[in-house]
Amino acid sequence: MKTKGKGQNLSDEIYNLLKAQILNGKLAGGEKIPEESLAKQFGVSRTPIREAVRRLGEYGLVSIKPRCYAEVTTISEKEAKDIARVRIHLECLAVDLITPQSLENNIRNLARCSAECQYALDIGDRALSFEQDSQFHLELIKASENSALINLYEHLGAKIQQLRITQNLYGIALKDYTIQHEQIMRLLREEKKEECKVLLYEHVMHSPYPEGLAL
Amino acid sequence: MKTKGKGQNLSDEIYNLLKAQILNGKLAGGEKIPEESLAKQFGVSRTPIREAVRRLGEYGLVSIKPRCYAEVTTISEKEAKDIARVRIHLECLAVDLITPQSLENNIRNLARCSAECQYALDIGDRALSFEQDSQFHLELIKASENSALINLYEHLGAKIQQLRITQNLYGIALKDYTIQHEQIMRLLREEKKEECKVLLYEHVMHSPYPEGLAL
DNA sequence: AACCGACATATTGTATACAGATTGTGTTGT
DNA sequence: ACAACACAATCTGTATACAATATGTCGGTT
Repeated sequence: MKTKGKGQNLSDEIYNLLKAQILNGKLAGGEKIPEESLAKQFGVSRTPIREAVRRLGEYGLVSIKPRCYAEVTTISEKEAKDIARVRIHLECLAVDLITPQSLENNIRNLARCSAECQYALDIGDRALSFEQDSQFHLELIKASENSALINLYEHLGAKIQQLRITQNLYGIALKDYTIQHEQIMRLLREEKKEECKVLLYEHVMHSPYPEGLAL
Repeated sequence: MKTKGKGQNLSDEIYNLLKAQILNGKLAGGEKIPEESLAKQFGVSRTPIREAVRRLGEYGLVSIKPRCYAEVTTISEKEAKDIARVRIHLECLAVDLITPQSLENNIRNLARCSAECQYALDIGDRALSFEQDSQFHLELIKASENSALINLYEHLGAKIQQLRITQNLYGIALKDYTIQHEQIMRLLREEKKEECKVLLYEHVMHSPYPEGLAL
């Protein structure tokens, strides 16, 4: 379920293209999005553009000022922290919700993402390894088999990825990623939920788990 | 346009109207939403209708089958449980995030909602009391002052309210609502977070807190 | 009678035209 | 020189027309 260029209709296509451009930084935060120029750029009419931009607006990737303009949402320092806090909390909920059965159903996907993340690291493709890591966390959420949780996380997911661009998270060390992914899966299998959550925190936040923080 | 303007543009108006109709049950789950007939009904063109329906789709209140039709989303039994589980988890996160300072900033709103909920009960307006209770919980989330959490909860909020309609929650006892609201506020002031979460659980789920459930 | 396919109908998807609003600029008056 | 107003340019909001696609019906075939 990657960003596919082709959708069933133009709106979807444009939506995916714009989303991809925002998420990989080609469209930077604060950039204005005039409908007509985009329409010309993509060779379609304003209608599909408009729908795509509105959808992105509902997603929070675009801020729409009625009758004025739309622009790529900029994420403030505080919002970044807020998002991270909610993110870790949702992932911990997923850990709580995962049962041996649901883990069984989804472990293959988790393992695949972990492997592909490792592969990306091996060939030195940092962007791809980030993407695969994102996918790993999404699969973790999916393993909860809670549709509401999956839905909400997908909303956050886009912003998390946007954060990885705007903040310069590309500088951080990735070498432990695979080890941590494998550990997370092991702790899930052993149903050591609390340990798993702590490890998740450190994996996501790139910092040691602070005592006393509720997960 | 036949109805008086509430939003800045027709799309917003239609969006609010449709949302309200779904949330108060006038538009039942599974009902189809043909754009043109709605357009005639509201006396506008298809364009604002379309935008509104798309927004509701992004919100999860409407399911859109491309090139076929859109219909009001039906919530399955399992989804209802999923939503409730995530809901209580988010509210508990809010409790954790609330600081004496943020509580100070928001306690007035909480108290107001509690009072208006009580008032609605006094005059026997169950629908209004439900609405004020919903508002109370939203204000609780807002007291966390975490924008990401507030955003996500607003997405869930609509579905929660839709649930209150589809499931016949109107039958449950409401007499303890105000007492519980007041207790929740007291526990927040006293920073007894764990007690507060347990009470929240029982208030939201209308059932005793099961030992061992992670909040 | 059941099944299959073609046509008719209805509904969505897209383009385009027009109206209304906002922003910026230039002119005018003091 | 500065402020205020007016106007022009630009963009969004809405309506409408047209194209593409799904659904339903009817007739024919087996």
